[in-house]
Amino acid sequence: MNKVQVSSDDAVAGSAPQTAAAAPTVPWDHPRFSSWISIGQACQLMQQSLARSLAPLDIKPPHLDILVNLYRFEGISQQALARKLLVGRSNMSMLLPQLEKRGLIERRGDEKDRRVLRLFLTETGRGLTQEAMVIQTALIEKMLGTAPVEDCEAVARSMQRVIALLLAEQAGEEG
Amino acid sequence: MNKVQVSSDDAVAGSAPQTAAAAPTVPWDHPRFSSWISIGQACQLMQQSLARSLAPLDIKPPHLDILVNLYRFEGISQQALARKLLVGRSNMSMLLPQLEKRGLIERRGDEKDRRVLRLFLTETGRGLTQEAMVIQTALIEKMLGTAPVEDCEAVARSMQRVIALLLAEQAGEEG
DNA sequence: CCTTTATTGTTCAAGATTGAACAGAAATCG
DNA sequence: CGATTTCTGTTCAATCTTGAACAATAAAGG
Repeated sequence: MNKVQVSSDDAVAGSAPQTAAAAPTVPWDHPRFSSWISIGQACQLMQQSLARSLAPLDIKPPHLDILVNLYRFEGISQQALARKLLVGRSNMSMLLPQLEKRGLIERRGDEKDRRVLRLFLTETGRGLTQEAMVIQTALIEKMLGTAPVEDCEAVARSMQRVIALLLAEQAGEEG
Repeated sequence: MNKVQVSSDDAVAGSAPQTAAAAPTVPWDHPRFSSWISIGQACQLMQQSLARSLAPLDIKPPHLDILVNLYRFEGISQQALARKLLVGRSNMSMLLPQLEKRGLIERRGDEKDRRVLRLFLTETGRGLTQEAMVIQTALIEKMLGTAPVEDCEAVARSMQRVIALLLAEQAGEEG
């Protein structure tokens, strides 16, 4: 009723290209390589699942990222927000007006530096953000709930180190 | 010479919105929540870094994903490939002709089922794929090299479980 | 056999994301 | 002070990705 039968898919896994010389470091043997692939796929699926869970609230993951950061860092500037989210400034310039039109956020010019716009949640925005965070937290809990907390924390530390390395590399490249 | 001074950024972290009632499950306290955020950010940065590293070969991460899977699963169909990569079929229909025009892959119709196109790497494509895999593996090694292998494998198992859960959920939704 | 249902790959319009170019405001420095 | 440089946010065109609608083919069921 709801399941697919295999129709000449997947039925090909016969010949691997191990014809010629000394197998040039096939990444499949590499222990950390396949680990990373798994992490990437899990992230991709989580993103998709989160998007579906968020649909009833009519927001998407990028919007949630913004809202959550405003919830936490009241009065942050667009530039700083973009850096936190690891996206371009132009992205903020496209997304924020949408949220502002929906009455979820507010943008006020800084008086001391008239270049920057400071961002705030409205009451409506704060309420919606809380609803969304409940959904997001529930999803994460559902997926990682059975993994020991200390394992999660160990992973987090590893990732923080990776993040630091990559940010340093990124900063170094444009110097 | 190459570093930014803070100019009224970040200097705002004064007032947290803990005005009213009982702090509605703020995700920052949640141990697994922040772990997942770190994972997501690391993935995002890795993707960006990989894109930069791959630029000399004139391919992008999505292309590499395709090439690597063709390297491994010769003769796979477009549909099966899309499923492996967790993207839509239309995505393959847009990307694959590009790679074909560049002479990196080849598409041959299946004789038994004239709907499906089977995908193969050309010699050029195989060579380029190997070059790209070296780059990707080096990046992963550079970032995860200091983490113990058994930790990586533990993480991989966790992620595999998450992937399985999410795929099941996804499959269940459209039934 | 013929009708109905599924599956494969394509097309197209919509939305998201980016980088470059830009204008206004601030900081630097001679 | 005036000139130059840096920083903020915006705009715009280019690119990526997706879902819906579609044509061709295959499978299922009477």
